[in-house]
Amino acid sequence: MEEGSNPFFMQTHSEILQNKGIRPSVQRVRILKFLMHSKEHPTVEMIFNALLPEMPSLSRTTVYNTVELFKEVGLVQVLDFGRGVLRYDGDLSPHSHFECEKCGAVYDLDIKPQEISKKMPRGFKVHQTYFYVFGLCSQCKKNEKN
Amino acid sequence: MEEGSNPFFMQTHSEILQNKGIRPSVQRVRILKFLMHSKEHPTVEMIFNALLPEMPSLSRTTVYNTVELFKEVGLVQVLDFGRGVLRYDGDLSPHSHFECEKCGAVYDLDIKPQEISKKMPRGFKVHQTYFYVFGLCSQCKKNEKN
DNA sequence: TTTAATTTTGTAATGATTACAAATATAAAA
DNA sequence: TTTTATATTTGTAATCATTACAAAATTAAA
Repeated sequence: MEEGSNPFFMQTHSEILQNKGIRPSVQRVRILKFLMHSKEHPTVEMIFNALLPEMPSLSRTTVYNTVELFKEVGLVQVLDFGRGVLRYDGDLSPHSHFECEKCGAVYDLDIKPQEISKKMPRGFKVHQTYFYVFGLCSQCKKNEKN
Repeated sequence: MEEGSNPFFMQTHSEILQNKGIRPSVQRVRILKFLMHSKEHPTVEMIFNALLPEMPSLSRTTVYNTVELFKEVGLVQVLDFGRGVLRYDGDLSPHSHFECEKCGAVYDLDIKPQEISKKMPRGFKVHQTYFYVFGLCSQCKKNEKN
């Protein structure tokens, strides 16, 4: 990560939490670290399974609580691809998402959704914008031809 | 509806179903009719409650089955605003959606999501694109100021 | 320390959706 | 028609992610 694009440059994960007014408990720091380094837009289950080996007492409920807390203070973006499971993205820079309908992988797209939200009806206030693309990733598209 | 914009111009709802290879049962015709005339992007529950008075034997399961069938043959678009309930849109023209975070109403936006999907990684195949905007509708924005 | 407040944890509820099988309705064959 | 086969509808039971809740554990404050 380069300096310019990282709003949290030079801060520890603990400091990031403190700056948001959140007590940096062990669980919260680990979950934040995981979210900020993950590229896979993990679900609660994925976070839970990834951290369980290093913190055997971790509870699924803690992950749910934490992820909800992070959402409220703007430390994660919640993604809903309509699969009945929510995914979480620690990358807060403006971008969009692609989900492969075959393998389920989620890719980042360099498309800024907020730039699209022109043409809003008069008087409306925009808080959030999401742009989702579904299809086949290059690997699955290649495999399909065989 | 003007002729040019309606791909089903001059067809009865029954004929629309037949053209898709679906037997036009009473339930299916009613549900399709409701979906195509509704502007509120109804949930299964809303469809069920709206039709129950005129068809007291209607089952929620039938609505679920039918809506799933319609999705598969492309008679409805499924919308997921991340509220744990799916909404259905019988308007198949390219457009986007706005959900008011206060009152929950869903509005159509005159933004064509597929035009946005440039900049796709090489080799990817796009099947579907969704653009969701969240915020306050003009009424709720007005009320908030008081 | 002792006390108070916060956080974590496990279990139990919730609620939309799906699975499934029996009942009903429709179409095809005789 | 009647009979038979097929498709559809219905109601109930299961599923499963998420939420509610209260007890246990941890941390901070007095």
